[in-house]
Amino acid sequence: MSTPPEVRILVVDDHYIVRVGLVALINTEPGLKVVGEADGGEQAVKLFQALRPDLVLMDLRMPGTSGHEATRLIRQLAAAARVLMLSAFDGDEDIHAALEAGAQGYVLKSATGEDLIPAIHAVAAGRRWIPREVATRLKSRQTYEQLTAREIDVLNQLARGLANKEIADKLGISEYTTKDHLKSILAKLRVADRTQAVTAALQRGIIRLSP
Amino acid sequence: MSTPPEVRILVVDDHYIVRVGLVALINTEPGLKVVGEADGGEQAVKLFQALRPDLVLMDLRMPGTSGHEATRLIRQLAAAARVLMLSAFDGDEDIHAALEAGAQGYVLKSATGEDLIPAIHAVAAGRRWIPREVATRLKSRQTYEQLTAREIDVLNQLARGLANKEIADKLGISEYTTKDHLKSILAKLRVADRTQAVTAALQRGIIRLSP
DNA sequence: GCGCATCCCCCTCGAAGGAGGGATGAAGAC
DNA sequence: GTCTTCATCCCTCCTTCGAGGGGGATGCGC
Repeated sequence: MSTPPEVRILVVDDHYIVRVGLVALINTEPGLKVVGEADGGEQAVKLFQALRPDLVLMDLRMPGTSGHEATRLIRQLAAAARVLMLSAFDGDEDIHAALEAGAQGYVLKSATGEDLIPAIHAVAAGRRWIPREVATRLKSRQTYEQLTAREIDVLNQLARGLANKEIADKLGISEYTTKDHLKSILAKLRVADRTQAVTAALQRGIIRLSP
Repeated sequence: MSTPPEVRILVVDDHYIVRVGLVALINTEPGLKVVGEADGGEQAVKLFQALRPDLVLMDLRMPGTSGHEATRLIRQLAAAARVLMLSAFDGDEDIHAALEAGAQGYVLKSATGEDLIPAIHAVAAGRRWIPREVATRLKSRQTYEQLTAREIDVLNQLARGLANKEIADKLGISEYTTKDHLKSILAKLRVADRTQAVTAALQRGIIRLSP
């Protein structure tokens, strides 16, 4: 009679305290074991190559290489890699980007042990794991159109408070073109003005505030 | 020869995982002990009354009663209460509000055990604990003026993307007065337009995005 | 061919923002 | 008591900017 093999886990989060919590939570669970910890995306990729864990528990928003970039890189190295994304945010765009990058699961940081442990087992076993509330957000996302790369460029400048002319200079286009992009942005996000566009984009996780 | 008495700690954070991390970190340290956990501000006040811990380790941003509200309430109950604020954010306003509410220390969530444990000992012993990078942010804050309550009302409506007339109706004042407040806001935050005002206020932690 | 992203231009009108001018009431200094 | 300060409120004039309505052009992928 053989015991089932342990699930070897790589924990990735930029906050030391969160890593301690995850490790404590996981290592008290029979059948699960943390084999490595990374404090950022670059280190996550390196440790993945060195350790080849059965599952990566990855924070989404980190300074430097983000969680979904790291996930993409890891899945290029090993298409069968299993990634469970962990995030404090439930913005539509965050969730979509995580799954797009190849994560098989998405768990919110407000999760308790009873939420997290089954998610780990499920993803390690090759199944997908999307909590109901997350799935709902993902569906609601489809109700508005996808922004183009250029529109997101403009949006980022908008969030810095630049005027149309300034954005035009920065992006090397004419003010007219900037206004055209802005028109598309307002239409796609279904908002009335630039301020609403910025707050809507921040809430949905399309852009972030630059420090 | 008597051993020094244990420091009894109440841990407050809305994220279960973070609480696990903090408890694991603290309980492995001799002389420190977690005697209670709260997942929000209301529960924190209740548990403080029941447990009378030597120190409260409090998350700043929580849904419902925030960390600084809870701190204020706790210090009304016991002026000698010791609170160490824990925050993921280093916005000037967050730091100032925490100290204003009566916290004796402020530690960032990116802190490691080596950062956190001395902070706990210091605050429990009645000393103040402000990391250098936090103190720097606090000083830079003094370089711009304090907003009035009404200006912050207007700012919150601005962040929702409302026009001056809409803000005026909402707050029950004339559009002219709204524009006056806006002028003060722009001057005090030293920005050129409403969009910059919103992003600046978000970065400094003066306002938050409403979900 | 088509669709789509990107780019450029014109016009119009209302909103935003910058400059003034005041009035009131509460708080604190003297 | 007065005087000052400050937050709050209201108003006018003026200029620029933002936003929405058109019209096109190019290049790319399918």
